[in-house]
Amino acid sequence: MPYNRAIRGSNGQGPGRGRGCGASQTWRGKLKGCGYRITIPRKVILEELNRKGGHLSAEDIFMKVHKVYSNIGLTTVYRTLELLVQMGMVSKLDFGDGRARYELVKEGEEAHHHHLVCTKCKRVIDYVDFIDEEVEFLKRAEKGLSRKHNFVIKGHSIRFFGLCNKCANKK
Amino acid sequence: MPYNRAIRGSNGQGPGRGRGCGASQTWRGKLKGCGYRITIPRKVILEELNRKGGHLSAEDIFMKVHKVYSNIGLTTVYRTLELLVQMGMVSKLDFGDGRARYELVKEGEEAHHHHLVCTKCKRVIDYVDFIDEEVEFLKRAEKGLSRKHNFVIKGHSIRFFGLCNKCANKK
DNA sequence: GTAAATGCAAAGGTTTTGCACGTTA
DNA sequence: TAACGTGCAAAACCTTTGCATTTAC
Repeated sequence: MPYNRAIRGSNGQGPGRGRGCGASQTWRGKLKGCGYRITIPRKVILEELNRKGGHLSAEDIFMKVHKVYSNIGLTTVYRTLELLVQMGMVSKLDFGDGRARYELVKEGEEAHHHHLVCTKCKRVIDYVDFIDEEVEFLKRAEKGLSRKHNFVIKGHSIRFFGLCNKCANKK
Repeated sequence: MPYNRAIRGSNGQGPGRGRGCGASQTWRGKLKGCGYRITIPRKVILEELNRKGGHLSAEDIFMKVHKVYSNIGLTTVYRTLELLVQMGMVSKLDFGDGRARYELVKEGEEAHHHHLVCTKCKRVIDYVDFIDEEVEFLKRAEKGLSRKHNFVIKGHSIRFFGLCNKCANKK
């Protein structure tokens, strides 16, 4: 097996290569730190992800990257994304439209955000206006859940569904 | 077109038949109120959904229902579920394992709950232990989001991800 | 040079669609 | 008896896998 490939739905972390091996700040450093190679596909995919306006599907990324590196294959996009997800550099999102979306995990300000999904046009807006209550609520919830259900909480996801500006006005 | 079929990813509500036409308390009444017929597939699928231990995939439901009504087709299960989702009687859930899960929308006590998803074994636990803070937090969040992003909030979903009891102990 | 990474083609799995045949009201 | 609803088979769609080839180190 060329490198860690996750079974669909598994987190597929291989020994010594998953989350936690890439302490560097740069993506190059992170990849190298985990024993992965720096390649053109990885470079251009990360550059695309780094662009503003996230929530791209694998095919979105493939098409955009194809313009600058026409040799790219969709398979590589999937494999690269999966690798980055497992390294914790990318989040795999899902807005209920049957295809996964991906976004770069940012540090600091933008790190913590959730999404508003328009159920009609599928537009997704980042929701960053957090209030202290959320942090407090989540902290308590996690503590309670860990205790009651013996569950080790690793993360959470909050999505709001509704109608965006445009769709709400269209009757 | 026999009846409203949603395009993948659309909510596909037809005129006068979507959410809001089924004021009755019984599923029979709701279907009839929306102009839909009472059929054996719909009956047995709803009975299955009404059973405890939700989060069933279309195929889960198909297999369970098949035992009591062997004539059922998987297509009908999908179409029925889609219909019920659009009528607001069923929630379509997604825990990131590539297949949708469905659960009956309950009224009252059980109405409001979220999920704990084990990222390893995919087990899902209902999380019903709500604290006042959550309600407060969500209320404010929704208000803020509506104003700032001009978004009509219809619902939300909170998921916690982590490791369940068993998986956490398996190192 | 050697193992890792890629690209293509093919397969896999879930969900949707077309259409002729049943069923409900 | 007219629509509505169903079942089957086939298609569509996203994602994964096998394998020969290329590439990074």
